[in-house]
Amino acid sequence: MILRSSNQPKPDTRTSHIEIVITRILEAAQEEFAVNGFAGTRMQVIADRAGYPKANVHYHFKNKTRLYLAVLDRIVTRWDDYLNDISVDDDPAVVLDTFIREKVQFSFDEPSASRLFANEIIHGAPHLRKHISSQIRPYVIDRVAVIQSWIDAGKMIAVDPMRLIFLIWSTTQHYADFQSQILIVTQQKKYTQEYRKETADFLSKIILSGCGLTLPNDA
Amino acid sequence: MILRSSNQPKPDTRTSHIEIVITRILEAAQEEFAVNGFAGTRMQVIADRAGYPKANVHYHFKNKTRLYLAVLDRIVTRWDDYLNDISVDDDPAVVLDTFIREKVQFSFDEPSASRLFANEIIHGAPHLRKHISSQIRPYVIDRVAVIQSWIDAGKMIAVDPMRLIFLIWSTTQHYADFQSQILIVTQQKKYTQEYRKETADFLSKIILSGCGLTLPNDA
DNA sequence: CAAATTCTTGACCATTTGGACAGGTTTAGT
DNA sequence: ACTAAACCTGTCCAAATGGTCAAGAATTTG
Repeated sequence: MILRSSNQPKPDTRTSHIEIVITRILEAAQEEFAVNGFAGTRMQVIADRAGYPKANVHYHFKNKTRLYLAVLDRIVTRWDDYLNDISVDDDPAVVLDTFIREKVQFSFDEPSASRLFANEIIHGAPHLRKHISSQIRPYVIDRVAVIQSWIDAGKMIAVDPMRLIFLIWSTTQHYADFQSQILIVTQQKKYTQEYRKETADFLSKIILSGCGLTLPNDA
Repeated sequence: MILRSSNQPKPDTRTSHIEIVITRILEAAQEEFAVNGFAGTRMQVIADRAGYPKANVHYHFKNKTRLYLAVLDRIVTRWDDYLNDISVDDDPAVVLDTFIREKVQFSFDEPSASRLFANEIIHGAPHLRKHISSQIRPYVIDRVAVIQSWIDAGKMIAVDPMRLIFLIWSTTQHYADFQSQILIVTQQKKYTQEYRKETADFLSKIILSGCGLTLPNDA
C-alpha cells in the first residue's frame, strides 16, 4: 500500500488538493476525448493518464457522460473568454484583424479543445444544442448586427455578415482540427512559431482584403 | 424461414446482386461511421440499417476495421473524382470559382462523406496517412505551383498558395462538418436550395476578392 | 480527540459487442 | 444434372469495459 503521506503535509497552495485532482482528471479526459471521441475513449486510460485508479475517477464524476459534459463545459467556458465585445464605432479592419488573430491563437494554443468541440458538432452536437442556441446564436446575431451597420455605413463592402463569421471560424479552426493533414502536406513535425505567425498574417490579409478593408497602419 | 426466391428470378440489372448487397452495406456503414465515429458504431446497427443479418456483413467484410477502410476508400475515390485539373494558361478567377463551387457542392451533396473524412483527420488520420502523403500532398503541390505561376505573372495578388487551398477546403467543408451548428444558428431545419446557392456565391465572391480577382463576366 | 464526513482504491460484476462457426441455400461451371 | 464454390444466417462466446461496492485512509468538524 503506497501512501503519499509524506508528500504534502499541508496544502499551502490556494488551489485545494481536490481541485488539483479534478483538474488533472479533466485535462486527461479532454486529451483522450479529443483524440478518440466519446465512445472510443476508455475510462481506464483517462485514469491512467491522470495518475489515479479508475474508481477514483468514478468517484469524482458519477459516470462517463458526466465526465464528458464536465470537459465540454470547461472548454466552452474558456472559449467564451475569448469572445470580445465589438461596437459600431470600432474600425472594422481592426476588429476583424483582432478577431481573426485571437481565433488563430486559440486553435494553435488549445488544439485538443478545438478538436473536441468540432467532434461534438460533427456528431450532431447532442450535448451542445442548448449552448449553441442560448449562447452562440445570440453572440452571432450580435456581431452580425454590428457588421451590417458597418456595411450600411459604407465602411466595408457588402458581404453576408453571418457567413463571414462562419468563414473566420472555419479557416481558423481548420489549423487545429485538420492539423494532422496539414502537417503531412507541409511536411512538418509540428507547427513552428513562424508558421503560426504567417498563418495569422495570411488569414487576416486575405479576409480583410475580401471585405475591401485594410489595416490603418498598412502602406 | 423466409425465402426471397420469388423476388428476382434473374438479375437483369448490370449491377450484380452481390454488388447491390455490398453497396447497401457500405452506404449504411458510411452513415453510421459518420455520425458515431468508428468506436461508436455498432456492427449490428449497420447490419440492421442495410437490412441484413450481422453475420452477413461479417462475411463480406472480414471485420469492422476492413469495413471502415472500405468505406473510407470509397469516399476517397469519389473525392478524387472531384479533383479537376488546372493549367497555367487558365484564368485564375474562373478556375478558383469553379473549384470553390465544386467543393461547396460536394459538401452539401455528401455531408456524411465529408464528416467521416473530417472525423478521420481530427483523430490523427490513422488510416489516411498514406493517402494524404501519396495522393493529397502531390495534388496540393501541383496546384500550388500553378497558383504561384499566376502570381508571378501578375494575374493575382501574392498570397500563399497552399494556405489559399487550405482556406478553400476549410470554408467549404465547414458547411458539412458543422452543419448542426449552422442550422441551429440560422434556425433552419435543413439547408435550402437558396441557402446553398447563396453560400457558393458568397464564398466565391469573398475569396476571389481576397485574391484581387474578378470573374470575366462581372460588371 | 472522537466522530463524522469525505476521499481513495482493489476487487468484482453485468452487459455489451465484435466476431467465430457450422450448417444450409443459391449460383456458376462443365 | 451434378458438383464445387460462393453466399447467407442463427447461435454462441470470449474479451472488453463501464460501473459498483465495501473497506480503509485522510481530513474536517464539534
